[in-house]
Amino acid sequence: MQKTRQQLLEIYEILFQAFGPQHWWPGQSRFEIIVGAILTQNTNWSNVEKAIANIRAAGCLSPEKLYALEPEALETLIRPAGYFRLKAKRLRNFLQWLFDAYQGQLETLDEVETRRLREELLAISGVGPETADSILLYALDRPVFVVDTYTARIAVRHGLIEPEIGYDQLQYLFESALEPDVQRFNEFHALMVCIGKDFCKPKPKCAACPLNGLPHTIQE
DNA sequence: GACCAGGCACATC
DNA sequence: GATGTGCATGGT
Repeated sequence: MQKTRQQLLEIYEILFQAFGPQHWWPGQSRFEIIVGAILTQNTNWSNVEKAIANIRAAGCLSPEKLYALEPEALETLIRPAGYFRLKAKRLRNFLQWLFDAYQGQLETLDEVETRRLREELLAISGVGPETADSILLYALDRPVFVVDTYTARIAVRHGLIEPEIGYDQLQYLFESALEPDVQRFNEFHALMVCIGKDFCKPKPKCAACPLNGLPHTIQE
């Protein structure tokens, strides 16, 4: 455990030195962050930006306005983000939960305990672990570590975990080794994505990866 | 043209 | 429980 902690802190320091603060999550409001979290599922962020710009231009970047849209109109706005029919449903599923359980008020979520909130988010069709945790960390400031495909690849390639480990176990690895620190978790995940985009493709492309200097890097 | 992107649900075995 | 498949646009 202590060894894992040291490895993780070492990785964090190298990434932070290499790339600097990432200023995540890009978004001007909690609601925009949540919309982005759903739209970015398996999708390049630049496509998500186009979709969010469409929603903003339509004056619909609030729970009330977005929920009031006809489903087809919502699909049209988010089309650039890909999977637009699916994601329109997922956004509406989230909004239905928000209005049914919390009167459409995001502030009300501040009263809810993190574990229970996570369970409720996961019960929404279209909100899986990464989306739920992104919402909790980046929109609701809860100390939850967000795991994604890059995090898993990096952890495997640096000998921290076995390839077959699941989301919850990988999250536990980080959360049990590090202090629950919203700002640190924020920056760590953002840095993982940053390095992942350039160096952690499915087919490894790691020649110039800043993490290569680590003694425990596994060559593929 | 192939590959990839800040996943998730569902069917099938 | 593991594995495969559909979902879709846009950049490299």
